[in-house]
Amino acid sequence: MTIKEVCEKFDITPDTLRYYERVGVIPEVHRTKGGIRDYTDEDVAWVENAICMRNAGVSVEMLAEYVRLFQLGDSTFQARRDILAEAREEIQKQLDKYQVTMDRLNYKISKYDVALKTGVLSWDDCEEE
Amino acid sequence: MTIKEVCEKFDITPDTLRYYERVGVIPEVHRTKGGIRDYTDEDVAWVENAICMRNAGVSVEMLAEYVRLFQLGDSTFQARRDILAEAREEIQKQLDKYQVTMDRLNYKISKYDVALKTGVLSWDDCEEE
DNA sequence: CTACAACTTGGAGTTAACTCTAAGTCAAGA
DNA sequence: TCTTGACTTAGAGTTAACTCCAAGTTGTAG
Repeated sequence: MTIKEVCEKFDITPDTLRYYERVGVIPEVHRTKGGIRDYTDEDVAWVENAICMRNAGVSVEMLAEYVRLFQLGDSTFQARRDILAEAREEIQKQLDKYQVTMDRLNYKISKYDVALKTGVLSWDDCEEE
Repeated sequence: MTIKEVCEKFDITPDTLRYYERVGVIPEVHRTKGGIRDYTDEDVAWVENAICMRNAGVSVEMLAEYVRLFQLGDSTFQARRDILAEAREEIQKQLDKYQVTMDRLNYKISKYDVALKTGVLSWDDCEEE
């Protein structure tokens, strides 16, 4: 699979893919004799994983550390599990914050919906307006 | 309320608070005669709102636009509602992504838990390892 | 009144994560 | 073989959101 095909599959740029490889967010990708990247299914799976993790804000640094440990072999199971657990905690915290913000936004939007009918915007509790 | 007190209340730095004011993420804060910031309850409510929105990744630019419209008065109800709705959509998308990543992480971690007992790490489906 | 810590400003510096540029290499069609 | 477009690298540039700095001002404790 060429870099272009992988880019189209995941809607990212070649620059980002090469960057991910360079900083170790994914392992080194298989190449043709000429030195052109030729992604195997495994390479693509690593890309998919990286994008999924990045979508949830997992840092490039953490992903690279995971890949580094992965390449060290089976003796790093515990360390890898620890990283994943750390990522999960961060994501859960983020999820909670997002939920709080969603609640606040829903409340505010409902107030604006009333305001657009009555012409008056009013908050029940401690809001800024 | 002094800038220090507000910082302690929300666990942020004075630099961040001044930055928020400078770029319009919050309206101009009340001052003492000497020019020192003296946050009113309303100022503090704006800060709280800004932090909540930033926690969910709402951009500084979007928050500043909301404040700008707010200061233009009641004729901007619709525009303000639109911004909030846009923010809500972005947050919902992000929430969905986070959930997908959480599911993947939970799956991987459970595999590592098995591996730590059996010494063998195996994926049922299309994973990278 | 005098220290002196905490505040002020404008502007420069930092960080993470890309994103772009230049100069060169590879490969498929005429 | 030649052309042309996609690929390669190293390294520089960009962006958002802070974060720090220098130089000066305010206000409180002694």
